[in-house]
Amino acid sequence: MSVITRFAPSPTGFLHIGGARTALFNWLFAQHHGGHMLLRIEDTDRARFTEGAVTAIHEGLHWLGLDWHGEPISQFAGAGRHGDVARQLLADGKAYHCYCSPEELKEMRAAAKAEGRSLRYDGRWRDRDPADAPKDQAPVIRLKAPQSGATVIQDLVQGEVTVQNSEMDDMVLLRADGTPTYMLAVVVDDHDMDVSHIIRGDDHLTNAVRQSQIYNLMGWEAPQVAHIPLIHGADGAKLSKRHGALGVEAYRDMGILPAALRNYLLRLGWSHGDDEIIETAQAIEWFNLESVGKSPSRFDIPKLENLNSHYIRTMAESELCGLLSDQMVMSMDRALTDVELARLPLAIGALKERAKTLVELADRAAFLLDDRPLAMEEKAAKLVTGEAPALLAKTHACLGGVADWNHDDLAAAVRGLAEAEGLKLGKLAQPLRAALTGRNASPGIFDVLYFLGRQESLDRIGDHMEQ
RNA sequence: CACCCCGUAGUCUAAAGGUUAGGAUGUCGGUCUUUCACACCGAAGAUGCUGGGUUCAAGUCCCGCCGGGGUGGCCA
Repeated sequence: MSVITRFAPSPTGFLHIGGARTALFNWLFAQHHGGHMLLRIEDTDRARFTEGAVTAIHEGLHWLGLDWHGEPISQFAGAGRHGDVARQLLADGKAYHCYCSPEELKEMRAAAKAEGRSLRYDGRWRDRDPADAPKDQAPVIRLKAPQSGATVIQDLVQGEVTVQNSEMDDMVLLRADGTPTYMLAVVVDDHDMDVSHIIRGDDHLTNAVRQSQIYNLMGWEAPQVAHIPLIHGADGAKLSKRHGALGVEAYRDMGILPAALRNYLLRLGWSHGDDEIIETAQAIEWFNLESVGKSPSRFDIPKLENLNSHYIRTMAESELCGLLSDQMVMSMDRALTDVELARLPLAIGALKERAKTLVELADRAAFLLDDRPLAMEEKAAKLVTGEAPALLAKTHACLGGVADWNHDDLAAAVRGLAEAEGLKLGKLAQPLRAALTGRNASPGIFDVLYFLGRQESLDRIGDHMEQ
């Protein structure tokens, strides 16, 4: 039997980072077993549904590089089928009509709470004569759940989980308005979609036990389940808006690479010995549910950035150049000229060692843009005062005589000048760096000269030298 | 309140019941160097939540306590 997993997010407006990890695990597991992952949108809550929210999930998954098999499935579209299953259960005597009004249930819970009893539905319509049904109250259909014994599920991550049936009440399957509840819809859909493995957040663990009751009563074979721990924020609390980045697009905007996020999310709660850098192909080969940890983990941006810098350094330079120019266009809010664009491939090797994110990379590359006179950072401005203008004038003259504008000849010229002036190279290099880049930190100074080319370099030096 | 799950350095984690609890990240220091970064070297950082028990031996198995999380809807 082939492995079929599914990712089933609610359309909340973005692909939540926790959902992204759930999707990743589902995808890796399916890939590992040569199966496939399906996508189902849990859109039965029509009041909150928007088409844009579905698009956001698609885009998030595409960006992360996680593809699904076939057309996305709308859970809402299956409402008719869900209703049929509920009615079948009813006909088989495995479910019953409950005529409690919402007010009555509310009172029941209030009374139970006051007396310190369980808040569960007390099953008052379970065995009552339907002839007692009030005329003015449309009924819901509740599952006639077992009342004694225990329900046990074998979870691939959590192990054996046992809940006494006395701890669970008769859940609503079909609402008074005829629409199915989530509990029913999930079970029917997973069954109809031939899902073999359900991998989801462990906030569904107790739901899984209740859902298994539906499988049992329908006589269906239940899929294997694996409930993975949730991701928490740096403070240990559940990830929420106040933790900042929530959706994967927020990480994209921070300049995080999909490969880095995949690697980070994978290692959060899953491990393979001491391995840290695990590329996707390797992850597919290694991934298993047994190695998923059971404790919740905290999201740590510095470690993500460390992984990101690794992927920036190791990815193909041509591809990185494309990402860099896109990022620069976004950061600078203008298109790049052909001259500027031509500098990117020259500088990318030196630049990529110095950035943890694409945003930082673009910032470090800003000096490659022709925006004279250069905006000077405070520390750089100080470097071009005092003796510097005179020194820069000599440098200008010296460099003007370099016939072949390449790294080695430029290095020889600048080193020669420093020696002639009786200066350490740094004394000359720092003002030069400031004049050329507007910063006090940059790639090697001979590289910078080379990237900018003769004319631009000399012009920038000219802006700061003694006339 | 009830039930379920979890608890190893700041963070992510490793270790069929068996050396000095390993690695990564972060932090600090150093080497290299024209700056920054990379790379490399080194350091600090864990009385394993806590208290019992089983065992020749417990991070690992059992029980209690504490702490965190989840669930307890005609939300998903």
